[in-house]
Amino acid sequence: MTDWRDALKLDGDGPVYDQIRLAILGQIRSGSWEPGFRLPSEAELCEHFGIARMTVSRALRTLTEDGLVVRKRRAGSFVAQPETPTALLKIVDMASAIPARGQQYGYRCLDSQTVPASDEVARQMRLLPGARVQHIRCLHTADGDVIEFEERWINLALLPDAGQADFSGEGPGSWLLRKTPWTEAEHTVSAVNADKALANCLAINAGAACLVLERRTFQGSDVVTLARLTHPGDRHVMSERFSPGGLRRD
Amino acid sequence: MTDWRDALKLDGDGPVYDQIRLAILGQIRSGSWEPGFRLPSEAELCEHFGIARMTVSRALRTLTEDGLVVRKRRAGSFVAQPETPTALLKIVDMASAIPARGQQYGYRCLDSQTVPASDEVARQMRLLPGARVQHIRCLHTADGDVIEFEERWINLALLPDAGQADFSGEGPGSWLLRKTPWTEAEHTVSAVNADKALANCLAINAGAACLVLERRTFQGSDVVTLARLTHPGDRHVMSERFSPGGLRRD
DNA sequence: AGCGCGTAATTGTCTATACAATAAGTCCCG
DNA sequence: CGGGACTTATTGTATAGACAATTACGCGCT
Repeated sequence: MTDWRDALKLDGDGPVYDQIRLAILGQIRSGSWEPGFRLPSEAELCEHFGIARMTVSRALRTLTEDGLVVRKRRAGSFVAQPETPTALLKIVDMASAIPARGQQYGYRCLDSQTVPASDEVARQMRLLPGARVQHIRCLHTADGDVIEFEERWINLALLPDAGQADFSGEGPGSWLLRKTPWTEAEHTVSAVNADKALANCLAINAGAACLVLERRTFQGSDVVTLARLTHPGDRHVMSERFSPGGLRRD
Repeated sequence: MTDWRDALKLDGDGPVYDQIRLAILGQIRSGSWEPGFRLPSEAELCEHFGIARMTVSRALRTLTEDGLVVRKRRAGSFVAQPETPTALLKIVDMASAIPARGQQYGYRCLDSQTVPASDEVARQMRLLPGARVQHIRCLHTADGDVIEFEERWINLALLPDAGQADFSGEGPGSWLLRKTPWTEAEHTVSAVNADKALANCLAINAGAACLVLERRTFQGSDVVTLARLTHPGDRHVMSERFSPGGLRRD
């Protein structure tokens, strides 16, 4: 019951509310406090750190605004269930996006192999060429139409489990979402003409325009995974909605 | 000196700090308080509303976190200069994005006409078909290469000035940024094969894959402008970087 | 066992006050 | 006129205390 007391320490640098925020953030980022974990109450934190409740409250409120913590009166504060964050990203997680649009989701794994990283992949994943990565290729369908061809590389140094994982029934996207936390991601979107192999996979004509979304997911400065998601240009779009300065409410 | 006192009112609904936030937000959104305007100090607001400073402080801190206000000790609080918000959007404003990459920016207006909205445009802009819109087509270049073909429609009911504006030297993007505030925007990205006319504009082969970004900009529920930005797929990509839950710091 | 109800734990908001940090303005002196 | 030292307006952080709102939980009754 008091194990968190050993882990939570202030580093004596910067405002107190921020030190507390960082201390808690550390527990969440490291995975020690998993989604659903109940944080110590404000009163307990006040007593532990010897500070006023408003200060603790501010730290927790900030974490809540960042979506890392959910709070409920009388019940307590809990580590939030991770959510797919931005509109663009939501489209990426096909397994949940397609049912949300009322279509029938389908998935098929083409192959999954442990291979040495090519120069190109090594560069993008910030690995040495030849480092071992898990390479997966699979298809996502909506109402029977192929809507995404996914090519995925997973850093085995960070996630050795991926070598043994079975991707025949579950896409690497959801598998990773379950397995590992991430701190940052990067999207790059571009357009290419389909070559013959790709055209075959997506059931389109060779040369047709395709929308390519590449996504790198980071843990700190390490790349956990690289995904290249290719969509038939005429059959798929991605959108996002936002406000100036990232306003949340109205 | 006391004109703001007449404008700032609480609506008696919800937490006080939020009512204050909304009252100030209203002034900024409506344009009464322009970028650079100096807000009343915390002390003045306390006195005006008859509340504690912590409460005012919280309202202002929230606005600061949303990027609408900048605060400086001893100097005061000011309405922030608007900034292009997301990474994706930054790429859109070619006039500022290209110099930032160290390339030579070029712009050429092809034509600018007042026309009745086509059914398709009317639908996207939430107008009645035939409503008058300003239609502009222009090109953006980097180091001499055409990097974007811009097709733009401006709602003349909201911005009658656009009919007289001179777009031969300034792109509609920067003109709009100067002229009008916006409350929300929406991006849709897709891929198409270039037809002959487009291929000609962009100096690429017919059939080459192009990346198309469509952007609708809103004032409340009205569409101010619709932009269709087409880029050669092999010559341009867009990227963004983000964190889970939109975390700001580390 | 199930149901209703009061209790209390926990978060949410607000106040009043205090001191620290920053930096714009002012004044004095050379 | 310039530059350095002092003053002070303004924000930033923190405290201690108070009350409100929500609701999980346990207890007692049937």
